Amino acid sequence: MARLPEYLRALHNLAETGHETVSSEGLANAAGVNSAKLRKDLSQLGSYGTRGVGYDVGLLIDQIEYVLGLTQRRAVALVGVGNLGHALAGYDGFASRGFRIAALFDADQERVGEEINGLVVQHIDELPRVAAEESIAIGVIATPATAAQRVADQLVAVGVTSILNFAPCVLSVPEGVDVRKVDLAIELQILSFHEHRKASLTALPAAGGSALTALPGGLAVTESQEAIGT
Amino acid sequence: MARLPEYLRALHNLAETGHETVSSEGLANAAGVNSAKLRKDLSQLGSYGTRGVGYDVGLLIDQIEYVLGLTQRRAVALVGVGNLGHALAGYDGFASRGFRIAALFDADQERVGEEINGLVVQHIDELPRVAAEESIAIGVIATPATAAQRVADQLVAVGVTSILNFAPCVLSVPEGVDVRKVDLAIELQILSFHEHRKASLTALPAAGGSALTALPGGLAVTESQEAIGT
DNA sequence: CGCGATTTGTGCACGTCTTCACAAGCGCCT
DNA sequence: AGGCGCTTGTGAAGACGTGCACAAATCGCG
Repeated sequence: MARLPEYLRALHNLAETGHETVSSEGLANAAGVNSAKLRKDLSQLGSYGTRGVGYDVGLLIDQIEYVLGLTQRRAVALVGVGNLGHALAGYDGFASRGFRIAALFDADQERVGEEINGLVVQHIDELPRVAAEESIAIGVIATPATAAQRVADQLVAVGVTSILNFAPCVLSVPEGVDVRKVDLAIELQILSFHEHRKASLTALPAAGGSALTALPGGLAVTESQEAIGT
Repeated sequence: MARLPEYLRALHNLAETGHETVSSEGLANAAGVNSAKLRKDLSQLGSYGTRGVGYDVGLLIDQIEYVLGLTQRRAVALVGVGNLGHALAGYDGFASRGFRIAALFDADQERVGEEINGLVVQHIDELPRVAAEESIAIGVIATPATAAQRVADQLVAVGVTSILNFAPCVLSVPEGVDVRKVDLAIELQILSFHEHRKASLTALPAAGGSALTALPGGLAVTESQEAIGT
């Protein structure tokens, strides 16, 4: 499930604050989900909480980390060292949560050779050589949209089977390769949509405006989708 | 719907390449979704495509932009000018897609006064004054997790009703305030999960491993969730 | 003017996800 | 040792999203 990482983060928080066990209710609150949903998710894991007590925090962390495949520190290749790529390369949240940025690439010779956070930016053509030296399973694309598909193809060619794409475009990849997309502008647009909806509702509580304002009733949006990641 | 922004991006692409009309099939491909799904989404909009021809690209763009509330250029306040905040402040994808970064804030006096992309970083205590001068509807939080909740409270206090949260923590906000969360590490962990699953499947096609490896059948993950944002 | 090719809009069925509610189990206290 | 309160795990019902398949509508061409 896509919620497991959120549980994991909440569990780490709890562990740091000295909790040894958590109830499903407590963990659900910390992760921002329903307690029944959490219990069902955890039961699918085969994880055993003890009734009347709750879940063992440390044990649960181990289990979730195992299922997520975080027992091995996965090597990540980051392509595109522009504005966003720079930030990603320097983001310590990756290192602290089971990932290691193994190499930085860019197509711009201007940027090749630059050192970021102890890593030297290499030219994208070096990708096959680097991939041969250490197994890279995950690629992060932080290039402009025009370059993204080409980079994706190159990543796939050297055996990368999971891609995190920050470029605003859809990637076509062969079957078996997973792509997740994060588009910052889209996130804002979704918020803007909610803003617009809220404004319409307060301005004209029941009156039908123009044909465009109407939103024929089908567009009722899910209430309070608070704190849901991707 | 959360897919509207994706359609919009695809439509802009099509418009730039000279297309006047699109079939649902064509647009669906460009946006990476099923054509039936796209038609259903668009019909909810009340948008009229013409049968036998397709959709008018320009008209559809206008309609979607209206529904998303992009006819007005919304002012965004960005709080936290660290590694990620820097990148966000410099990201031109915001400006080009209907948003204007109106102000930058940070709690660190060290960073106050710094100029990024033509904007001067102000201290977070200035937030009420700035918010009084121009209406800010959307706030972006790019602070460490420890500061995120406090910042969120401050944003809500000055009337912000939509928050985009990059900090790895859940925010509690009053009803009527929308929060969207983007956690970069979680995205990677989800990919790692798929990697782990793929590796387990190829390594032991039918053999049951340890109790932990078992994944009692219920954990079948959605196949090919390619190119889905958020 | 009529016909065929094409494409939208949608009814229907299916599978998934979510939530409630409750039985089963565990520990603690007396 | 027994009972009581608390918590997990899960069955069932309902909401929701998805995709197929087809009728209705429109355009172009002869």
